[in-house]
Amino acid sequence: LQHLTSLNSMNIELCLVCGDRASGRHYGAISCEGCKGFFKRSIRKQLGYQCRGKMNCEVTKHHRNRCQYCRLQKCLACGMRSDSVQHERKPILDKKDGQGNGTQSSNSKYNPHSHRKEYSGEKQSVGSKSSSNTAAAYLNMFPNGFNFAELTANLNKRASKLATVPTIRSDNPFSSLTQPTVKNEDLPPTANPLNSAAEQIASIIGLNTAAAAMSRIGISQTHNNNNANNSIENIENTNKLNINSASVTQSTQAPPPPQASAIDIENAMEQKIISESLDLIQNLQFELTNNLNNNNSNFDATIKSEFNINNNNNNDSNNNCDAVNGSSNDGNDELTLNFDYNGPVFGDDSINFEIQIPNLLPNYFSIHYVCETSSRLLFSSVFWIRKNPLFQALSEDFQIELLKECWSELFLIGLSQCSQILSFNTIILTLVQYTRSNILNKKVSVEKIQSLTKCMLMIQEWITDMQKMQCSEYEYAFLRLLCIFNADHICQNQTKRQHLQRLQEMILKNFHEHLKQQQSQNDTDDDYDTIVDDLQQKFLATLLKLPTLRALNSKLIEELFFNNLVGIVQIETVLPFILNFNATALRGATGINQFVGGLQRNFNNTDSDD
Amino acid sequence: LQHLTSLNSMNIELCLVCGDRASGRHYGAISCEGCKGFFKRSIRKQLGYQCRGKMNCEVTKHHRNRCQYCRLQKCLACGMRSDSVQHERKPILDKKDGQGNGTQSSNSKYNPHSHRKEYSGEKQSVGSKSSSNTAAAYLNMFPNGFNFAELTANLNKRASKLATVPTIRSDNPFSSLTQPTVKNEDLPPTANPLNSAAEQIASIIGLNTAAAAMSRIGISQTHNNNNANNSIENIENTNKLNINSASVTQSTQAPPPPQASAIDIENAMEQKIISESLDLIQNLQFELTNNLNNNNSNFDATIKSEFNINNNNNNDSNNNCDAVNGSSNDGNDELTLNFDYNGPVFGDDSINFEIQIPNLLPNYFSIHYVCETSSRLLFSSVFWIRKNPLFQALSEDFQIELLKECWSELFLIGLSQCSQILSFNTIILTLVQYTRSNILNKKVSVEKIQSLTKCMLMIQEWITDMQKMQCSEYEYAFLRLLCIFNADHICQNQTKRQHLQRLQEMILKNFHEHLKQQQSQNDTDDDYDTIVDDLQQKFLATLLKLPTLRALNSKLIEELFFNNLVGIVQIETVLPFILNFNATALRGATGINQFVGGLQRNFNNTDSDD
DNA sequence: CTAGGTCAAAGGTCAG
DNA sequence: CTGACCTTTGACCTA
Repeated sequence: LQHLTSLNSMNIELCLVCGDRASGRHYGAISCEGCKGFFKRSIRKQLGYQCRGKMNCEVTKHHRNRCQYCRLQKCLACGMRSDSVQHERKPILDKKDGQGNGTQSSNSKYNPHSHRKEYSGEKQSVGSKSSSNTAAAYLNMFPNGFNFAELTANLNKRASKLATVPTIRSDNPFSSLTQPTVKNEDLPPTANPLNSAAEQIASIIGLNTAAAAMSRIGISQTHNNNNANNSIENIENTNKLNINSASVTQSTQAPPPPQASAIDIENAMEQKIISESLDLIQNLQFELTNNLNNNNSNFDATIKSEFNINNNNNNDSNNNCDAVNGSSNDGNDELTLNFDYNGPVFGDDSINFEIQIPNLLPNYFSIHYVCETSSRLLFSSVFWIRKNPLFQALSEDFQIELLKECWSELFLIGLSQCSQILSFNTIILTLVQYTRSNILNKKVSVEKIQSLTKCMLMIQEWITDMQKMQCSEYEYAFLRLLCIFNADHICQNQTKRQHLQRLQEMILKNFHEHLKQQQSQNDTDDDYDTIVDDLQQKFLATLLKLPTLRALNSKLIEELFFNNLVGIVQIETVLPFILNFNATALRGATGINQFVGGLQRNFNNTDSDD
Repeated sequence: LQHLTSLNSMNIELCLVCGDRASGRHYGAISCEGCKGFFKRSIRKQLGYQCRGKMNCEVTKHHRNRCQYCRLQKCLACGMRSDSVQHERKPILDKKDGQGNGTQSSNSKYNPHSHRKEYSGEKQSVGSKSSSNTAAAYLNMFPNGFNFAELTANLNKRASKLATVPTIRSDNPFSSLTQPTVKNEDLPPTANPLNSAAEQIASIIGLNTAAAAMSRIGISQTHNNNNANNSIENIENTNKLNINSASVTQSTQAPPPPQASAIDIENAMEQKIISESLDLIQNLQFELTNNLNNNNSNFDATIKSEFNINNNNNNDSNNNCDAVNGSSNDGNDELTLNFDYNGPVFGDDSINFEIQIPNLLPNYFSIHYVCETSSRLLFSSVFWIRKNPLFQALSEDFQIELLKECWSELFLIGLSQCSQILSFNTIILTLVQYTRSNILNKKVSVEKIQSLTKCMLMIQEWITDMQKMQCSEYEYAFLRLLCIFNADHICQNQTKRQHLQRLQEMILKNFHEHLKQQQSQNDTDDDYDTIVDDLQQKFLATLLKLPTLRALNSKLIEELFFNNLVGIVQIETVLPFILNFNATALRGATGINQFVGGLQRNFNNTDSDD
């Protein structure tokens, strides 16, 4: 034991990867000649490897050739950097007179069919059957060879430059108040920014609301020690009246209607106090955030004007986009959907969900494949909901608000629906592997490991379950709608919540009718009730998969599927652009170049489909 | 003649072994491809050959295949060295047989016909009968004036002293492996703890678990692919064929079953790999945690023995509580529920949810009131589910596992159901107020404010929605059951997941029947279909409130409702005790004093019930 | 000192 | 099992 240590530490440097005698530092890591050459070759020819074991093969001097995958992973984990590998220095060899020595390193010449391992259907299922093509325009969204991961990363970089402040919520009643207050020039230069912010906040809270709330609370003290004996009728009355009075008092600040009972008034006032107190806390956090970042520009407005993007959606005339001037919290003017609407919840062609598989081979070990696939899934999900008439009827701000809340759910639903085509197993394996190497490099804290692991586990189990259920396209579509039109995405805006609730009801009714139709199409040989029950049972079980979906933290999803490759991407900041993304605008290539940048070369490819 | 000799000697080298045209120096001797390959194979599989002649067989190009023994002897005689033959470049698939497996690509013909419909039902033998002695004992759980907040805090303090390590998951397959490995005494004292932990982990991954897990993969290829649904007959046939072929090839290990489709096998293997890779990561985090905390005691066992608590639940004899010795991950022996069970999902008296209001006056701004109420709600929720026969049929470890995942959901459901009685408005106001003062005292970071605020907002909106829905006691009960029997609470244990899924189905069916009954009880004046639809619509809407419930982070709930008063309470560590909490044990006051402490005085009050 | 390149001799595959 | 044919490895070399 001891002599081993002395040997190791004394003169001979050992390869970090395999423990063999090192020949120096190569590509960033002390390594032997073997691992050096292996790493070089691996990076040069971009083909990925496959582990036929458990992704944890031993990499030692004697066993390093057992598994190329694990060896490469270890290389990366030990710090070898792929960008340190240079290009081949061979001349381009455009001489017609081939020299006699050209037999070396002729990978393509030797075996044109590349009969490297078949591995069943898992590999090149790029076929992307897409039997029922929706529209050429839709497919044009994904020109062949277009790199969505890079696009996403670029978008995010752009967005970060524009504004580090998260977009200001349109329903924040204090945006008009806070913005002039915390301009940095107004602050005394000597003060610690955090302190001054806190002080300001304290003064605001102390003056404005504490007293007001107190006085109002004083009113209600008499009634509120209710024992269990309140009759149910009273409670019910309270609730119903409560809704009415709340909407009246909140909108116009008028005194409560005289016909309401004392309890009603009290309840309404409590609601009001709660709401305002919460607003105050929110206010606090906005103050702090703004002060820290010292940036008040509105990202939404900027990105729109900068990119000059055509809006695909049919926003009606009432749609006002000035999110900054939120004059009234519960203004009704944002919502324009006609609730007499009784048509279908899907438009033509708006049910099926399609995605083009990246042209990259779905290699094992390619985190690039994961990231490109994820980006495409994200785009596809947004494009899907963008086609929906119910969604189109919302204002753009509302749309973005909803998307920010549920993009990860839509993403996972898409991942589930396309899990076969996209070789989900490959994706999750790659993520696991990547996380493992990060752990070995000690880049990650224990808590992070824990949460990432649990997240991956849950995703895997969830998708496995969904695969077993074999949901139809229609069911997936309904799940999407239910995810996005969820009233709980919105806080403190009863109008929007009610709107969403009605949409939800409509969707549920629609699905109910769909179930009936389906059942009537079935043979009538079987028991009628049984069929109905089975269908409903299945759908109920599907609905019960939604909670887990929502429990999966979107930040973790972001980190797993997007961050690893392209740096710190904040999906929320990218969403507005994706929503407005217009392939034809890109194609037109007017004023987009500065932003799309190097993507153009990839982009002008053939889009041969059908 | 002469030019031939010159050719042989000059340009073309001849194999020293057989005289064939040599392809270079192989294993130390100029040799042909044939002898090279023969020597390699002979050394790899260390089979001995036998000469049927006189040990002097001619080894020439034409006769070299007549006698393997003499050919190998000649190879060695010509200078071929066996240590030049390297290891096979495949991952080790099976360790118990030193022999390599020569079964590569034995049967590429696979059967694409996979039948996915049939779920093989493994039936567990029933071992237990439920004893439902609930009514009086239940109410006794809440003696008047008893302070549950303090009890909770004390429990937590006690638990923290016992173990800071989170309780080890019973289904962690590495608990038995890792625990002896990371005993602190075994570590070299000079090493940095974190470094040595990481090194150990690396070595463990490389050495220990790889082989063990490998063997498991090898084993599970035939039996463990849940997706593939291999029919039993196929497996049996496979085995028989294996035996036959094995006798020929002298290798005793079984090749993969040729009749299952290749895709199925591959899928199953991938699933297995993913699962075990995730295990490895989990293993990492356990290692780190254990090493940091330097504490291996099992909390569950300790608290049970220390408090000597009578177990209220009727755990049957099969219930093994040794969570540490997780021998096999997918062991079926933990589950004993008979799936022929067709009875009601509720026992007698197990529907309604009761809570006693604290005797404290519900003052505004009294965080004590909030905390006492919360503690009672938590106890009530656990007691409620404890009465349920489906829940009682589970092993205690399983029960705790589920509770840890869903206690916050149950808590919020209880809060909603009792929101009128408990004056929810008061509670939320107090919390808001408390959070505000914390902010002003700068005890809280900006991110924390943000998450706490959002949490409070969502809870408030959620409960308001629930109040509007006016769910019956029955519906609340169903919601509870659906929350707790959610397969997604469990990861990596398919047996448990399937169990939970069946329970869920059962619950849904039960509710469906409940709806039917309810509808038949209604007047028949109205349209039949309308009533049914309305009922279902309402229930569907209720179900759609579950995702938000699950999205609410239990850590935040803990912080809001419990932490503020009593310090750092970890509900998870308290849950096992609450589950086993026995009022009569408390009343008996034997050996409990040292733990209940000051609670005794509050405790000896009147308990007038029935 | 560490990029790149070379090529003998390891490895593997799969009709026969 | 054999062996012709092809790929990958890594010790050694140059710049």
